[in-house]
Amino acid sequence: MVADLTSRRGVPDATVARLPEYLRALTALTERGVTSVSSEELAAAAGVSSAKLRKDLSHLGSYGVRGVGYDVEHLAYEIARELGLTQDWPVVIVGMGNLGRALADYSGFIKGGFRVVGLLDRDPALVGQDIAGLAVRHMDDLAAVASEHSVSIGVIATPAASAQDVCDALVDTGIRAVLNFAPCMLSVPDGVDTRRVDLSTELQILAFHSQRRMLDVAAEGVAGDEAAASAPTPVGAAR
Amino acid sequence: MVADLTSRRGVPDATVARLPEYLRALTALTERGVTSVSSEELAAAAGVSSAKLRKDLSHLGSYGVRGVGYDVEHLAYEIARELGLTQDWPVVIVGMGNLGRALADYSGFIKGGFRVVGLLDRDPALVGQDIAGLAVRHMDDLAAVASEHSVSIGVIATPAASAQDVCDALVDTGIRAVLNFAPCMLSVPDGVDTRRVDLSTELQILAFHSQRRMLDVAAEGVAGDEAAASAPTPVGAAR
DNA sequence: GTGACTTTGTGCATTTGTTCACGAGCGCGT
DNA sequence: ACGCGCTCGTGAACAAATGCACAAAGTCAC
Ligand SMILES: NC(=O)c1ccc[n+]([C@@H]2O[C@H](COP(=O)([O-])OP(=O)(O)OC[C@H]3O[C@@H](n4cnc5c(N)ncnc54)[C@H](O)[C@@H]3O)[C@@H](O)[C@H]2O)c1
Ligand SMILES: NC(=O)c1ccc[n+]([C@@H]2O[C@H](COP(=O)([O-])OP(=O)(O)OC[C@H]3O[C@@H](n4cnc5c(N)ncnc54)[C@H](O)[C@@H]3O)[C@@H](O)[C@H]2O)c1
Repeated sequence: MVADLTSRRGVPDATVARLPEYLRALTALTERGVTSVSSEELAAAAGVSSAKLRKDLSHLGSYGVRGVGYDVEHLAYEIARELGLTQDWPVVIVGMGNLGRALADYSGFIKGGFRVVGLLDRDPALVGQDIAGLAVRHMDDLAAVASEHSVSIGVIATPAASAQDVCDALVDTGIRAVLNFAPCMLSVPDGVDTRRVDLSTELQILAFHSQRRMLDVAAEGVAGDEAAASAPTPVGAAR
Repeated sequence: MVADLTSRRGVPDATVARLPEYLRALTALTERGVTSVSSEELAAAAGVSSAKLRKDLSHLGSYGVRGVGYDVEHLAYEIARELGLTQDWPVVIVGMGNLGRALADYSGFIKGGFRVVGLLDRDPALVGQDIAGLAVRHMDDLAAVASEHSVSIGVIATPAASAQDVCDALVDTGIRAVLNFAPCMLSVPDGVDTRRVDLSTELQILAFHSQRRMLDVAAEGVAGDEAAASAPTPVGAAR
């Protein structure tokens, strides 16, 4: 009934999180000259099951051809459009330390509409330095930089102690999407979206699984009997 | 009946992914001298709902006191133990480019048992250089470094083109947990766990939400004429 | 000791995500 | 033209995660 209007916003979060991977796989196929791909092949390339892939793609529309598969270029375009990569997303990076510098150099930005238009730091010694072809500006210039390029995404690469302040400043300039590399929570007003990337968190999750594997093996060695089959047959390894 | 034995292993993935954040929040509280905390407070500090927090913690055991809350130090210890942080996790980083250097310098490693014991690259110009107090070794020495320190986690910070080769080499030395910063899928044998961290993916997810917000606002502005709505008449863009 | 008050831990309903299985649509060979 | 084999799209079953609400279990004041 009302669902018709909301058809576009009805893309599940879990699906959105996988779209970038599909897009990357499609790009790789394009570079290898492949023009058509089946859900089975693409799913393998992206590390998911084919059923999941098809369900995901079905949320965007019907871009496949039954009996044939998907046109690589066309599907890539549709996913890019869904993700908003057909438009321009000017980005600023705040904090030009070790990490900020690496991020500024990262060429992966270019792929898909992201354009670094500002590098900021509060350290006077860094201001004016040239990094990846861009002059570092002082934090005080944030508002100027932001309005000059109508920046839409902010990246925080400062220590955790400064992250909330920096975030507040970004939000004040009208930025509504923040990617945070500092190991801390950010509180933001409604309508602002933040994501965090944290090395330490990832390592801890890996450690948990490693430990569990070790305990399982130990238990299995003692128990012995329960090892018989049970046949859960997990396919993918990464998780 | 079987559930008793597996009760410890039965920690849901979604819960595991949040434990590091709880631990971080608890550490912050300890530093501020707080010794006791309620689920409400801790949940706020970690950015989740208190019900979710309690359910998560209940999977580890009953470490709270009704009417009072949780003992900060004790809970932190229990979470750390569950994550395996009470033991040592020697780590190697492969690829000492911009990113690898930043990672090697990152002090967040130290927190919780992670110890960088090896920095590796295949570029002879880098081998022997001192980074963060460690001498860069050549890739050929990987097996030696790994067995010398019984390395359990490998971090890949090389370009995507080399990532699979590096991963294979890591797995060959017996490493069963890999953190991959290169923008590509890794295929690994069963029993090996991989996670990927990708800036570009995160930006794309942010872009999606930003775009949706913009479309929603636009749609809301036009709204009021819900009458004509039915399915086959999309407003702006094709579908 | 008792009762009022606080906060945990958890059963249950709801929502969200995944897997399965199969019908529908397409290209191709004959 | 027409069936045949292939692969998409999808509804229905299943599983996981979340949110809700409250009884159980503790503290504290007196
Ligand atoms: N280095 C890594 O590999 C890594 C990995 C994961 C997370 N992190 C996190 O990323 C952040 C940056 O790490 P880093 O190694 O680059 O640190 P760093 O100390 O080398 O650099 C921090 C930079 O931020 C600037 N800065 C500090 N406060 C500021 C403010 N209020 N406004 C503007 N600029 C400010 C400083 O001048 C400095 O240049 C830290 O929070 C760290 O925990 C780093
Ligand atoms: N720089 C970033 O901010 C950033 C962010 C996200 C992802 N990434 C990804 O991380 C990776 C590293 O980025 P970077 O900017 O540090 O690149 P870089 O080119 O500066 O460094 C790569 C290093 O890896 C080494 N290397 C290459 N092949 C190797 C092999 N087979 N064995 C051992 N060492 C090898 C090279 O000698 C070089 O020192 C890339 O895949 C990049 O896409 C980088």
